Order: sequence, then structure tokens, then C-alpha cells
Amino acid sequence: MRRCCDMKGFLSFQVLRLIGNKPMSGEELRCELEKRRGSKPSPGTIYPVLKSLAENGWIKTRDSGKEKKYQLTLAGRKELNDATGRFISIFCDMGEDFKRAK
Amino acid sequence: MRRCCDMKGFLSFQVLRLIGNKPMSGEELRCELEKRRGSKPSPGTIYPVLKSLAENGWIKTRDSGKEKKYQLTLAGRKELNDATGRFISIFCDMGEDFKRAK
DNA sequence: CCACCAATATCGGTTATCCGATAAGAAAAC
DNA sequence: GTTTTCTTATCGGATAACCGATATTGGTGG
Repeated sequence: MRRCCDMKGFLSFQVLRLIGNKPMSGEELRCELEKRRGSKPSPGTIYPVLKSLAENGWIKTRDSGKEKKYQLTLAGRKELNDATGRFISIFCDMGEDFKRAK
Repeated sequence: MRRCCDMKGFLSFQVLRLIGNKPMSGEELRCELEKRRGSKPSPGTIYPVLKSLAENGWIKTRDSGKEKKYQLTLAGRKELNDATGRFISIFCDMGEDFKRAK
């Protein structure tokens, strides 16, 4: 199975994290991402990412009324853990910065 | 002035961080990066990054014998701080993961 | 039913990141 | 002075992240 984000770009990883926290719709994701990045990813950005994550078997959709909620699969949960590990390993020396930012 | 890594790819940012910690040669950088990423960036990767950082005025070279040491400029120090801020803002919810990783 | 509207999806194209292969430079070994 | 070796540098190309514009879908209100 291919690896999620070889850490080349953050979006897939971030989406995985957000969804892992709580199932969300595409629009909710866009809003959450805007808070963090400053700019809201366009629909043409977020939906291909979701599609790709789904094709990898890491997320699935649950229709809840009008919106469509995306949530992690079991494999997605595992992939998120792995990816977080890789991320920490790459940025291991940023712990202090995060602490300082409280 | 253009911004270092809009957070699209980590290499420039990482290099800036490493050099900010201690002036390093290209080869030292490659070794340090290998420790964190698992794979060593090729010369064809690292030197263009260094060139680009230099062109932006964020690093300068200091010849010290046989190797060439790269170090931050004042503007580079500022850019590193800014970039770190952006990074933290994007990944604000990863503080716990870093703590857990001790 | 029909017109709207928000959410989802697709497409083409731009840009940047990264790599492999290869060259150039400079010190050291001989 | 020539060869070796290590570091630095360049070039072309592949990949993928991202965006703007545009369609499509499915409830909702009239």
C-alpha cells in the first residue's frame, strides 16, 4: 500500500488528523483548515484529497442528511498513527517551539 | 520579499532550522537530514535548496578551509522565526503528540 | 413540480519539490 | 604534476500539491 504523504505537502496529513479527531464534511474541513493556514483551500483542492484518501482505503463516507461526513477507516487510523510518527521523527527538534507556543 | 516555504514541502524550512542551530556544510546537512527522514537527500536536492535560500538572502557562505559552511543572515533569522510561527499555527494541535514523544 | 442553493466533484494547468546523473572545483595523496 | 577523493554545483525530468473554473448532485422552499 502506498504511503500517505511522504511528507511532501501537508494537506492529506492534516485532513487525516482532523477527520481522526471527529468525522467532518468537506466544508467543515475547509473552515478548520482556514483557521490554521490563514487561507481556505479551494473545493478543487480539498475534494481530490478526500478522493485520494478514500481510494487508499483510509477514509469512508457516511451520508448524514444533506452533508456527507468523512471518517477514518481502521486502516486510516493506523496510517494516521504511522504518519504522525514519521512527522515527529522529522521534526523532533521542534518540541520546544511547541511548548513555548503553549 | 518572497516567503520561504509556504509550507509546501519541508526541506527549505528544515535546512533553515538546522543552519540556525549551527552553521553547517552541505554534507553535514545531508547527514543530519538522513537521521530525521530516514533517507539522505541527494546532492541534486540539497544544493539547489541552499542556492535558493542564498538568493533570498537568508543564508550566506563562509569558507572555512576545505568545506563551505552555510549560516543564517539576519534576514534569515527573522524568516526562520516567522516560518516557525506559521508552522506552529498550522500544526497547533500536534503539541500533545510531541509531548508524548518526549 | 421547479427553481434555487449549498455541498460535492471533476478538469486542466501551474508551480514547486525532489531526484538521478553528471560536471566542476579544490584540497590531499602519491 | 598527476591522480584521487570529497564537496559543491548544475541540468533535465518526474511527481504531486494546489488552485480556479466549471459541472453535478441532492435537499429545500416556493
